Amino acid sequence: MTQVDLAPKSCSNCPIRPRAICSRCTDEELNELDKIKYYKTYAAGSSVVLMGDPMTFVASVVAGVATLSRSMADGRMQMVGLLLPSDFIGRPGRETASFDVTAVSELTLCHFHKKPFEKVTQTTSHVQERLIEIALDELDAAREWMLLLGRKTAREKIASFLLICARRLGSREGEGLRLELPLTRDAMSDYLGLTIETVSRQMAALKRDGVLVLEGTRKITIPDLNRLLDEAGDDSDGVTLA
Amino acid sequence: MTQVDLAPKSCSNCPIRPRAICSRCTDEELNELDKIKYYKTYAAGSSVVLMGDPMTFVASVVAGVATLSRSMADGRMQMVGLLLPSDFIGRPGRETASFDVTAVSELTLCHFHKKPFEKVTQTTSHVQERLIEIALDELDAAREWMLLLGRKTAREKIASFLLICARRLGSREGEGLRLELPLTRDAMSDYLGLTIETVSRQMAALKRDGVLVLEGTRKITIPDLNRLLDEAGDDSDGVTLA
DNA sequence: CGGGGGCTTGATGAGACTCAAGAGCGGTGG
DNA sequence: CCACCGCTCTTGAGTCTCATCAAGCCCCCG
Repeated sequence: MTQVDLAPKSCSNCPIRPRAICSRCTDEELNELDKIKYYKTYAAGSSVVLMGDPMTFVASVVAGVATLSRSMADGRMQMVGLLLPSDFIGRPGRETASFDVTAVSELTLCHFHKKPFEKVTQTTSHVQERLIEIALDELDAAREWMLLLGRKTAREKIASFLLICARRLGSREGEGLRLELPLTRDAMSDYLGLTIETVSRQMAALKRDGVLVLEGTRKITIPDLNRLLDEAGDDSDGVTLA
Repeated sequence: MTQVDLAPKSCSNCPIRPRAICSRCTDEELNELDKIKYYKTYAAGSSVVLMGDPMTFVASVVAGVATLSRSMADGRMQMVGLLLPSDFIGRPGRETASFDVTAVSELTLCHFHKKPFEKVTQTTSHVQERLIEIALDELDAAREWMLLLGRKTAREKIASFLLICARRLGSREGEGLRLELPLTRDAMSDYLGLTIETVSRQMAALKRDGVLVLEGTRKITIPDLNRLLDEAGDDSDGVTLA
């Protein structure tokens, strides 16, 4: 539980500027946002909001990992989004949360009070434009995920998940790729619509088949990215590492 | 193949105004949109756009039903959206289509050339606001659907689908509810992440159990909506007919 | 050393898929 | 008018994937 001071003091040294809601803002607009923002840190495992809660803020993930999920009355649950740094939480114009948001690791958020934020979006087209882009990107991602949930096999699901992680978290290692999984096996199963046992078995199978190398349970190396791409079952047209 | 003239001549008598992209527009703004719009009708079964195609337009569904889907190299496919009248197709700021759009019934679209449409959104905050709302609504719907695809049983999937249809297409019939399904069994299976056989069997089971009454294959009556709600497995908090 | 959390492994079974055949129904043409 | 066709849908039998239930392992920490 390393307590690091992740909260930047001002927007000028903010690590997520390039991708965040404020990426296009002028200095002046940033000042506006600066007035209504506040940072807050959540412990790993803690809940940020629960479905049905009144939503008084929107926020950007500054550091750490959070999940967006929905559960059924009998306890079945499905993760519907993975929130990494620069991702946006909340929706202007809605009073209550439609999903649960949970901190998976220690999590730092840059909050904006909702009311004043809505005022800013109405007057600042830079923010509004970026908001549309973010929403549409998430929509594409959600739909891509629907294909995974509806039609892919367990092995393909795991491979697809690893690819997503590789794209956003991986670093080159020789001709392969190295990354640390942001989720436990349990969270992975929630994300992929599987059980933890199936996740474990398929990870073992991919390891056995040489698609990946495990070091502990979280650190993995992918010797051949194209091999993994095949396993994911996607049309491999133009899919590359960012 | 009844060829009806569904295309309104102008926005003033447009059936989808209240929900469409232009719902908040002033008369003046409507005139702007009017200049760049054109209607077009597609035959049932025909393709509107294919994934990867250059997207030169955006559009609203005026009449009929279309589907948004994605398929894998080996033919598996998953529908990721159902487009009913007033729904929006396309995304400003993207060059190529990310999904296939197919007309399921005869379909009339209100098209806007993309370039000029983008110019309008940049200057007309009414359109931009509505676009955000629509995108976020679809995102919510997509995430709801992820729960269905990842965690629900075949029976629950069918019940959930019928509920969605009932909400948007149903009409009261005594104390029950009557509707005509907008999709074939085959399209239903694509939507629900099932096979056509499973859809057929579960429809038969729901009929056998008295949850619904079938008249032919498309016309159904739901005697007791709460019964159907139970079958769908949703938290039934506050779910009502629109 | 004991305990707990996260993970793995094994045995079993259920739910959904696959393959295959046939029923219902509207259209077409002899 | 009826036979035939094509299409959608239904039904049945067998199979397979993944969920469930149940131990047990590994590793860290007290």
